[in-house]
Amino acid sequence: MTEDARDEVDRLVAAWRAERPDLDVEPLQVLSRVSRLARHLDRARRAAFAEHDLEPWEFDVLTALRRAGKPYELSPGALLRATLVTSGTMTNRIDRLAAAGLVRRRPDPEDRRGVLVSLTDTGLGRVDAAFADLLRRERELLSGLGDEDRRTLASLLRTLLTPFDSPPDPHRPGRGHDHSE
Amino acid sequence: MTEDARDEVDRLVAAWRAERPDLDVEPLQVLSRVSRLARHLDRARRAAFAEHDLEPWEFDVLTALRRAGKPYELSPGALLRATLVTSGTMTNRIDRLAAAGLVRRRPDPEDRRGVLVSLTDTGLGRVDAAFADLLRRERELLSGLGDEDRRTLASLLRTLLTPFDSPPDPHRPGRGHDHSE
DNA sequence: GTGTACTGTCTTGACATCGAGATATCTCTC
DNA sequence: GAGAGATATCTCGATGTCAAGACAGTACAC
Repeated sequence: MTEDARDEVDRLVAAWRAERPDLDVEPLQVLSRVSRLARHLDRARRAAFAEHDLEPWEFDVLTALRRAGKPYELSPGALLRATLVTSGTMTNRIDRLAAAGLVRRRPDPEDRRGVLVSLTDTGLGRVDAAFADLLRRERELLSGLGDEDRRTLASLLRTLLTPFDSPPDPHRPGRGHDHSE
Repeated sequence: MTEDARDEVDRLVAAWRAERPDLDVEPLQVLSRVSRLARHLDRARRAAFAEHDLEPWEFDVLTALRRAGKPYELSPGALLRATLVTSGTMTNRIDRLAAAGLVRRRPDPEDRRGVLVSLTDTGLGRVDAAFADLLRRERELLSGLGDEDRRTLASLLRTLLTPFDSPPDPHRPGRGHDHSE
């Protein structure tokens, strides 16, 4: 057989080539794998967090606060930008996290429209434990790659990600050449 | 070398290093990028399909049928394995696709428990148009990489994906949690 | 100050998904 | 050919998310 079919995407690409030999389906080799891998990752994360009684969405929020450092406090706006969800979703998340005693809400003393969300001691302990566990498991998932390959992979992924994260104007995602400074 | 912060993940990793210098957060360089990229990809796909009046979930199902070739017919079970969703979700999806006239359901003549789902002519035309469009856009997203890099990236991603796709547990994708209890 | 535009957060309704269980059928063993 | 267990699909309730819009407060011009 010509096809190795080492993973589902190899099979998928082979099927497309048989059905539509007129199309260049190479992009799927990368992007379908990204999607499927993300899906599997979600599952793995869910399993990791279950031991700490956390849902992935809870972890996402707690983690953003944890990374902020010292007072572990951010506005809902900052949180939604960090987690790529909408404002309605973030309100809902904060409500439930507060009800669970993992975060606390207080009015922003400097902007009366605003709110500040901070980790409780419980939340801090929980997120630190879950994060350490997550890293352990992620390291496991990556164990098939050597250090060199892992760095290469990270770098290539960054190239794809940069146009999404930095320029608010995705005009020509061609050769990255937009200089801000 | 300090952090360049070329994308959000670089910033995220830098923040973790400042907060938890005791932890090795290297895995995030790869896996956080995979998650975030998948998220952005979903958005891009949604935009591409909107022109063809298709939702991403509709495309996923139609595409699986299209790849099957010739009679463009598969069982719900085969479809849910191809799309990584649960059986309840697949039933719902088929219902709505049938209502939209994009697929057709008929009893499996060889297994009275079973059902066979096939593309209608409308469905076939729609998925072919949308797929060509998707490939165009995906190629655009990948234009920052040369052929060599793209192949390298695909290969590295496959290495990560293989253990998920081939292990001796090719069962339902919906294993929420395992572990004996 | 008053008006206008903008910003930050919350509310609401629709919806796709999951998980667990129900039902019907098939397969295999005795 | 009867029973046990596996398999295929569907049903149902709960949930997390989004999109759009409501509302309060801020910033700046005049």
